[in-house]
Amino acid sequence: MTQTTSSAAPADDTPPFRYSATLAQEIELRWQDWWDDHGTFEAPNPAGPLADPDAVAARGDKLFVLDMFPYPSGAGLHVGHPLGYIGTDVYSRYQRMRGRNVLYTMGFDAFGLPAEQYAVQTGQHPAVTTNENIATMRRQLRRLGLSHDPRRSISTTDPAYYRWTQWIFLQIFESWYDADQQRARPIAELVAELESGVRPTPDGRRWSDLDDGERRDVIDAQRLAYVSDAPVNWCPGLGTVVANEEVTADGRSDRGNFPVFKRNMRQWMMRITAYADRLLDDLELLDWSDAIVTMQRNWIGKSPGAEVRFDSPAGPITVFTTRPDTLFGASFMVLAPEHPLVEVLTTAEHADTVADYRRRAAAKKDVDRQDDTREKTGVPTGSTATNPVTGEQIPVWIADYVLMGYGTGAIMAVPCGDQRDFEFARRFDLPIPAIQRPPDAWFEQHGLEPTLDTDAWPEAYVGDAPYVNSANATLDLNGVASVAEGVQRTNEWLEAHGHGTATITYKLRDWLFSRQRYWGEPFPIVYDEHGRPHGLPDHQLPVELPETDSFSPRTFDPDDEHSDPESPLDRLSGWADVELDLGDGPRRYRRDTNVMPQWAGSCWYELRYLDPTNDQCFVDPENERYWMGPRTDERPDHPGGVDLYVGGVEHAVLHLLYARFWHKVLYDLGHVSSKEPFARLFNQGYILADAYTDERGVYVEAAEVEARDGEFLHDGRPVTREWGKMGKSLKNAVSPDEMYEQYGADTLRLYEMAMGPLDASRPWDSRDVVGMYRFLQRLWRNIVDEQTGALVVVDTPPDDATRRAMHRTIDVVATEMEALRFNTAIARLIELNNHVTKLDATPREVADTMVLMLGPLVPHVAEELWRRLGHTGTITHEAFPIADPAFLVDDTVEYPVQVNGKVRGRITVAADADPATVEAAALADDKVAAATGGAPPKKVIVVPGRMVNVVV
RNA sequence: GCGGGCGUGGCGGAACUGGCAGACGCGCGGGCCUUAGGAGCCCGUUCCGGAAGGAGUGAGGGUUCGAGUCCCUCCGCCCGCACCA
Repeated sequence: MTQTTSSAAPADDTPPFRYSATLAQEIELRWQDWWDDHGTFEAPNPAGPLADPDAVAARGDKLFVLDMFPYPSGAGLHVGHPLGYIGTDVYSRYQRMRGRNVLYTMGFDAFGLPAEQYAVQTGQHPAVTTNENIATMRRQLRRLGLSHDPRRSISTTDPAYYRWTQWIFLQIFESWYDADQQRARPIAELVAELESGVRPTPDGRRWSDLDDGERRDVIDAQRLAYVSDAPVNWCPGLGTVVANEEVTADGRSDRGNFPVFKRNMRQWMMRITAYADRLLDDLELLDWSDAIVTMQRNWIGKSPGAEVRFDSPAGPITVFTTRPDTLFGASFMVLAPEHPLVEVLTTAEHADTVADYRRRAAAKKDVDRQDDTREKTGVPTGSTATNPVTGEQIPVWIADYVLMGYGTGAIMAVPCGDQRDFEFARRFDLPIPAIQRPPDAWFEQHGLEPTLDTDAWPEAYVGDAPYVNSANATLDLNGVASVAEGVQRTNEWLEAHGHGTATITYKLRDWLFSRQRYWGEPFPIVYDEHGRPHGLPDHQLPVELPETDSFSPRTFDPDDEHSDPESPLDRLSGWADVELDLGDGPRRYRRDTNVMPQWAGSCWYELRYLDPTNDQCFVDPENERYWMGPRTDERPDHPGGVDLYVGGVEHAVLHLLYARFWHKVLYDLGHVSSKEPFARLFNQGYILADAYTDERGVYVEAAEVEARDGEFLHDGRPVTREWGKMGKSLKNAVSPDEMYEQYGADTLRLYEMAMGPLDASRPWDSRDVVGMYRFLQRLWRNIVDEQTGALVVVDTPPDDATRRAMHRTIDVVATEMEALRFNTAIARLIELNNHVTKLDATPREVADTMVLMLGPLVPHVAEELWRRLGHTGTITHEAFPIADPAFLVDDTVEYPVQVNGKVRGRITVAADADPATVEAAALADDKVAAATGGAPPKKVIVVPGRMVNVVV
C-alpha cells in the first residue's frame, strides 16, 4: 500500500513526493477501492440477514446517522450538494473512532415527476434513466470518500422496496383511529367492537341489522387510508391532483407552477388529521431547530375555540371562533360566498347583488384575492341572525375574506376585537360596539384619551382587558380581565344553554394520497363490482408497475379547469382487469390505477436502512429496537428514532410531517418501538455562489465572467452580479470534478467543512479552496520528505510546549467534532500543524495524533499517512486520541490586567495562585501602576484564570 | 401583517456560562527561492496615526468593575406563513 507512483506534476521542479493534486487523487482512488474490498464501513446488525451479533457486542454504543433521502438527478452533482453528506460522513467517522457502531448509508428516492417528465421528453422508460442516474450518483458520492455501508443502499423504485411501501399502506388501510385510546388499531378490532355492541354504529342500529354494504360503509368511513369524494387540488397542467402541501399560496403547483383548481374527485386520503394533536405534542420530545418546530406547529395550526350557533331564517348558522368571550360584541356575521346557506338567506331584494358577488368571487383565482390591497369587499344577504348572548338581530353578509376551507366557512364579526372585522365594519358602516376597556397604554400609544366610543379608535383592540357591556341574565363577564377566563366562562354558558360547544380547529387537512401518474408505487388495492376497495393479501405483493410504452400521463391546457385526470395505468386494461380469489372464490376485480405520491417512499426509508435485505418483514423488530429504540438512558421521555438527521429546511413541513405520521401509525400497531422517526434534526445551510445576468436579465455562465476594475464582463459585455443558491438554473454550478482535478477530494471535503458552521449558508469561492490544500501539503511535508518520500518523523518525545499544544488541540477538537462544529476543529488542527512546522523535526507521537484527528475530515490522506507511519490496516476503527488532563493545565497563567476596562498590562502568575496574590501582582506591575497614576484602586476584580480589572 | 433567524476587518468566518474582539482560511503587502512564477516557503495585515496613543462588533440608549454576548428603541437583510376567524 505504501509505494506510490510519484506525483506526475506538470513538467517543472515540483518535488516528486509533494502532496500534489495528482498524488492526492491516486491516494484517494486507491483507498476507496481498499475500503470497498475490505467492507470497512459495514455496520453489523443484531438480527436478520445482516446479523453479526458478536460484532455488535464487540462494538460500543450504536449510532444512526442519516442524510435526507436524495432524488437521483441526472444533472450530476455540484459542490453545493454534498455539504451535508460530508458533514455526516465526518461525524460518522469520528464516532466510529469513538468506538461506536455507526449505521450510515444512502439510498435513492427515485420515483416522481422529474424522472417521468424526462422519460416523456426522451421516450426512454423512466426505469432506465432512473437506474442510470442512481449509478452515476453512487459513483459521484463514492469519489468523495463517504463511508456508507454499501449493503444498505436502497431505491424506492426497487420492487423489493416498494413491496413494503405497499405493505405499510395496507397496514394503514386496515386500521382506524380510536379517539378514546388516542391510537390506531386494526380494523378487525373495530369490527369486533361493533359486533359485540361495545361500540355503537353511527345511526344506533344493531350491527347485525346492517346489510353487508352498510357494514362496509361504516368500516370504510373509519379507515386511516380511505377513498373520498371531496374537493381536491386538480392541476390540469400536470395532469394529476396534488396535496394541499404542494400548492403554493398563490394557488399554483409547487412543481411546474401551473394553476390548481378545487374540484370534487374520488381520491385516496390519509387521515393524518387524527394524529394532529400527537404530531403537535410530540414536537416537544424532539431535538429539532426552533424554526422547523414552529413551521410544523403553524402547519398543524391548532386553534382552540368554540362553535357557536346563530339562529337564522335558514336554520342555525354555525361559526367557529377562537374568541367566544367576545360574543357580546358580535354585531354582524359574514359567510364565505360559497357557503351553502347563502342561497336560502338571500332575500329577493339582494338576490342580484349576491349572485353577482358570488360569481365574481368564484371567478377570482386565489392569486387575485391577494393582489388587491386587502380592501374588504362584501355584500349583505338581507337576512339577520340572532346573537345568542344578546338576543339581538344582526345582519348577515357574505365576503371573500371568509374562506370556505377553514372553520365552518362562517364567522361572527366582532369589529372591536378583530382587525379584519373592524376594517369591514368601517368600510360598510356597520356598528362597532365596545366590549372591552383597552388599557390606558393602548390609548396613549394612539394619542387618544381613553374612550369606549369606537368611532375614535384607529384599529381593533386585541388582547386582555376588562370586559364591558358583556352581560345578560345568566352570563356576566363585566369586570373579568383575562381572555382565558372569559373564554372559559362563555364556553360553559354556551354548552349549558345549547348554543354551542368548545371545539378545536386545525389548519391541517387530510393528506391527498393518490396521483394520476405512472412513475410511482401502484396501490395494492382492487375494486369489486360495487366499487368497494379491497386490500390485496400479502402474498400478492408487490403489485409491480406494468411495463408499457405509454407512461406519459395525459396533461391538459393548464387553465382547462373542467378537464378530467386520466391515469396512465387506467389505459392498461390488460393489467387493470384481473380475476382474483380474495377468499370467496375467483371473482373479477379492477385494480386501482392511481399511484402513490413521491412522499410515500420517503415516509419510512430510514426503517428499511436498518434491515434492507429482509424479505420476511419490513424491518426485524430487534434491529429496529437496537438502532432506533427510545434512549431512555439519555432521557426518560426520549422518543427513539434516528440519532442525527441532516438535511435542508425545504422539507420542514411535507416530508417530515408525513414521515412522522406513518411512523406513529406503525408505532401504534406495534411494528416499531420508537414514537418518532427522527430524534435529532440538524438543518445544514446551502452553498451560495455569485451569478451573473446580462442586460436582458438572462443568466450567463458564471465561470466565463471576468472581473475587471470592479466591473463584471461576459464576452466583453457588462453583466450584473447577483447572488443565489448554486445550481444549474443560475449557471453558477461548480463541479466537484474540477476540484478533484486541482486539489483532490480531501481538500474539497476540508474546504467545505472549514468555510463556516454546517448550519449556515455561505458563498462558494473557488479561489479560497487553495488554503486547505496548502494545509494538507504542510501536514504531508511534516511527515514525508518531498524529495525522497522518506518519513521525516523522529522517535524523540515532543518538547513540553508541543505536548501541551497537542493535548489542548485534542481536547478542543473532540468537543467541536461532537458538536458538529467542524470549522473550528479544523482551525485548531491547522494551528497545531503550524506549530509542528516550526519544529526541527516532527515527533512521531505528534504525527500519529494529528493523523488520527484528521482521519474523519480527510480520510484518504490520513489513511495514507497512517500507513507510512508504520501502522497496518485502516484508521477507521482506531481510537480517537484522548487528551491527558495533566497537559491541559499550565503551571503559570498570563493574566491581562485592565484598568477601568482597558487592557494596560500583563502579569504571569502561578496557575494555582489565589486571588489575593494575583491582585498583588497586578498592582505591582509597572504598566498598571503607570495607568492608574498611582491612585489607590477603588476596587479590584479578579476572575480566576481569566483576567484582572482594576477600577480607579 | 404575524412568526423564526441574523447584522463582527476587503471576503468566508472565530470569540465557552458577560471577561484579552478579529482564531483559522482567502485576499492583500513585503521578502525568499527562481530564467520566470498564476507553484512553494517565511514575515506582516481591524481602522486612524510615523509613533505614543486613540477608535472599533448595523444605529442610539440602558444594566455592569467589564457588553459582540444581557435589556429597551430604531434601521437593514434572510427564511417561513399569509385575510386561519
